Amino acid sequence: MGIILMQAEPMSRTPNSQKEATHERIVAVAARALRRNGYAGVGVAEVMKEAGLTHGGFYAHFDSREALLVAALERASDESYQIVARVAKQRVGKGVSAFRALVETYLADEHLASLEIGCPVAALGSEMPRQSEMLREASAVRVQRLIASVRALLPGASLTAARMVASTLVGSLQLARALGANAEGRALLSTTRKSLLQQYDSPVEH
Amino acid sequence: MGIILMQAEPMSRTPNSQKEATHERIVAVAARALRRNGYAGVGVAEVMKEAGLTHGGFYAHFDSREALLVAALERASDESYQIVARVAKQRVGKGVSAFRALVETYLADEHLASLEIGCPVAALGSEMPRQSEMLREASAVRVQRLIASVRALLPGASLTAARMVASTLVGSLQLARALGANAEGRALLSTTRKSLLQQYDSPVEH
DNA sequence: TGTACATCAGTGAACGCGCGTTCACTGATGTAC
DNA sequence: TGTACATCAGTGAACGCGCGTTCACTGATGTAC
Repeated sequence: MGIILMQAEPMSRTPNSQKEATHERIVAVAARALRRNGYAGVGVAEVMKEAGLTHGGFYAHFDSREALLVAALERASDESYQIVARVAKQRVGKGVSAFRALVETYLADEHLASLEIGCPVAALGSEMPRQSEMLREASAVRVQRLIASVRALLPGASLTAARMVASTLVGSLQLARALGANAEGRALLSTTRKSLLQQYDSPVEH
Repeated sequence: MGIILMQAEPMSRTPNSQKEATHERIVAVAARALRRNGYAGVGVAEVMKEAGLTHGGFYAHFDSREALLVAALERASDESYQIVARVAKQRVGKGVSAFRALVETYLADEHLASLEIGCPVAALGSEMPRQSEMLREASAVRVQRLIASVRALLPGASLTAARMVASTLVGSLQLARALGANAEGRALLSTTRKSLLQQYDSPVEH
């Protein structure tokens, strides 16, 4: 009876922790690679190598490359929120509005040149409709969360305004990146930050 | 002397027209495939097949797949402008503002499900920074043209407003597509259209 | 405490496949005489 | 008008390469006795 129970739920605590640590490492590497290289640019062999492993072991951790991409998308999303939340908390502590902190973090100049740190919706937006159903569903969830997060930080918290702001954040970051990490790209980011704050950051401008 | 001149510029008028017609066909097919499938989804063999040819002949028309992608991006851009311009002209003739015609055409529900007709900047935005330098330069030009086109149709014609509107158009179309060709996607498009017109279409709301 | 054994995370060679590119060839077209 | 020839757009087989996936194996770890 005790033996049967152990078979029914084998190794659920400590023995898995080594493997789970490796799993986490693979997902973390893939989450960065996904934003840097896009869906098509995430290769099983390259991810495993960057995680310090050989590619053969991959299928002990994931059913397929697809499954890795889903996990990587979720991880990238979580990382991005944590960064925004951390910076926002710091700045709100200094008297800055939460909305201003969001806008200035999301559209920071640092995101112009490096794709792998920022929001995955901005890094992958145009590719999302072309993925498998599994990935499209995961992508839709990420878009909904982005809109909800914006709404939570927005004075008034209107859904319409949150949709507009989320669209503008994603679009402007992409256009700025497409213009390049130069004066043109920075100018677009800068004017977008100002305009968004003028329009929506009520305590300061209104 | 006459012979030398003919060698220096051979077959520049009629004899090329058959080949040029084929060339046009390949570019047109690629322009649709590029928006439908993304940069990575444009295959030489598939494009040639869709153009009614075999893949071997491709290199008589282009130096490389890269060169095709550049031509396809330009073509896609031109097609998109022609569609917007045509619809806008029709609607302006019926008393609608040019800006409203732009917004309602760019964010039409038809663009939700089918990627291959609309604006290439919206269809490819997040992939642009990852391409070769040749393609990045071509992409930057397309983004600049998009902003300039918006500006030309915008009451007041401010550069800042044009940047904001272009970002919002691109971002909202992408988010709507990522949400799916369903009620959610349509709702996002619909509220974006209304908000943009309220904010920027001066004769009606202001 | 020590030995034998089972488990299993990770290794590395191999596979099938699709892709971009090359190249010798074909066959239609147009020109020279 | 007719024949011989040159041109060249397009064909189709072949290439090398990278990728996702599979699988027999290794070697470290932990448990049973």
